Order: sequence, then structure tokens, then C-alpha cells
Amino acid sequence: MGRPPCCDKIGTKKGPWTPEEDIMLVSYIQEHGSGNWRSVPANAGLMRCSKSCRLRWINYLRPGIKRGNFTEHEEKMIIHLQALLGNRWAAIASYLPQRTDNDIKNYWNTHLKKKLKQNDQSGSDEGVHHPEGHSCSSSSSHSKGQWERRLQTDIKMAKQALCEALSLHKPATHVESDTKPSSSSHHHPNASSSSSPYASSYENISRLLENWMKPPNSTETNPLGYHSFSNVINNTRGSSSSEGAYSTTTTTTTCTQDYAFDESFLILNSSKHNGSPPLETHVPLTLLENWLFDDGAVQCDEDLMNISLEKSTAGLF
DNA sequence: AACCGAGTCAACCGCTTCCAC
DNA sequence: AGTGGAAGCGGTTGACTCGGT
Repeated sequence: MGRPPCCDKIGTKKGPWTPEEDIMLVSYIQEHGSGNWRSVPANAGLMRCSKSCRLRWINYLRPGIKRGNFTEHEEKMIIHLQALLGNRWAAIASYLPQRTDNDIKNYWNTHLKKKLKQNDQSGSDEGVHHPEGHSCSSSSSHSKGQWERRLQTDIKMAKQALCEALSLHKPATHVESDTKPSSSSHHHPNASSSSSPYASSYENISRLLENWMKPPNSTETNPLGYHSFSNVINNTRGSSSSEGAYSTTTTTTTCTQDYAFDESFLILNSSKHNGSPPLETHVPLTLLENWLFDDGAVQCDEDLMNISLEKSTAGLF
């Protein structure tokens, strides 16, 4: 007898999320936190599977998500982390806190795979060692010990590779600084969807709602009321310590994005209850970079190795 | 204007891992 | 230590968009 479905198949809605549903979910999580995902759909009044809600929140609505326009730096990091970690997208995503595993996975499958293939064919490898050569697919046949030994022997190569990746945009020493929403979006000329490469969930939603909420006079089309959403946002900014990476107007988001992003970082690093992917198990980037750039930092090195080997591989066995 | 194929990405599915009991 | 339920994860799918013909 198989496991029962995670939720009632009957009556659960599937497919793309509507702005209404987004608002309901965000409002609920802003007010209560995700807590038990299983109870979220019912409590939020959504006809969705808990998984679907969780995914929607994590991949789209969560504060601090950066969408599209992967910088060259991020690209390199993904390539090298993929080489180091294999297709462990969640682990890779934990080093790019603004990116979701789904986003990274998609980007890998649609862009980077091809890119690497082309590089491979043209013979210009640029020092990237390919995952196929040593990664998970082959590791499955290895015992834990073998895998770990292999990882340790690879670590030096990975270190070098990561070093390359992270030094791309030096002297902006920290990755955060590279990705920080600085006064101008300097990295991508065609920073598409918005003037800023950053998209808080609020921005995501306001984009989604752009048309939906246009006529404020037609309140009957808005099940929650036009103001309810901003109220939720405004209120939670002040009242909720763990949430609130939202700005306060539907149109002027750029000026608050620094704040939004920084705050979301805190959220990401400090709490799990809102459904954000846990980051406590990965090495802080500053530590990682210290490790990469300071060969003499033995203690740092040891710390990193301990953390990275113990924690990042913890899920494997 | 209509069609088609390729590319993209949000969302689903099913398996694995974690955790409370 | 064993078990069951919930959460997390990665692979895959399918709807949508866009450029070429």
C-alpha cells in the first residue's frame, strides 16, 4: 500500500498561480509564518496542495529573490559549484541566497549546459572541469568513504575553481557586495524586467498585480480589498520581527530594495519558520572567501573543511 | 497573418531525508 | 531502534513566448 497523497487530489487546484492566490498566501505567511505547510492551504483559504504553496513561496514569493539576469559572476559560481557539488541545486542555491534552487536548476539546464558543451567542443575549457567527470552520477557507485575521499581530493581543484569564480569581480571582495543593490545596476545593461536586478517578493507581486489591481474603484474584483495587501505589508514591517522584507508602495520599490534585500538576508539566515530554505548548514561566504583567498588561514581552512564536509555532505548519506 | 520549432521557466511528481514520537 | 508524517529536493513536464519562415 502506497503512501497517501500529500493532500486531497480532489478539489486541489493545479497550474499557474493567480495574483489572488499569491496575495492570500503572502498575507497568510506574513501574518502567521508558514509553520506547518500542511495547514497553510486550508488556513489561508487556498485550494492548493501544501507542496504547491511551499514551492510557490520559496520559488517566487519569498522576500529577497532575485530573478533572471544571472551575472557572469553568478554564472561562474554556479558552474564551479556544480562541478564541486553535482546537481545538488539546493546546496548550490545556498551560496547564492537570492537565487532559488529551481531558478539555478533551470538556468543550468537551459543555458549553462549548452554553454559548457560549446566550450567543450571548441576546446576552450577555461579550467572548468566537467561534472560528468567526477560527480554524483559516478559517485553513486562509490561507498561513502570513497566518495568522501574523492571529494577531499577534488577539494583543491574546486578551491582553485571557486577562487577563479569569486575573483571575477574583484576587488568587490564579497559576493554580497557584487550582488548588493548598489546605486546602479551596473552588471547587466539590459537588466530586464525591472530597473534593478533585485526583485523582492513584493516587487514580484506588484508586477503580477500590475494589471489586476489597476482600477481601485472596482473593489468587487478584489477579494481582499485593494488596501488589505499593502496594509498587511505595512503592518508586518513594523510588527513582525522575522518577516517584512517588503517595501510599502506598489510602484516605488527601488529605493527600498536595499533594505528589503538586507532584511531578507537576515531572514534567510536567521529563521526557518517562514519556509525559506535553511542556510544554517552552509558556510558563510565570507568564510568561504577567506578560505579561498587566504591560504595561510589554517584555522579558517579547518573550520570550512569541517563545516563543508560534515554539513554539506550530511544530506548525502 | 499563420505556422512551426526552439527556448524558457513555473509548477508538478515522486523519491529521499528529517524529525517527532 | 522503528515508524509515520512532513518537509525538502531534483528530475521532468507542459504552457507560454519569441524568432524565423
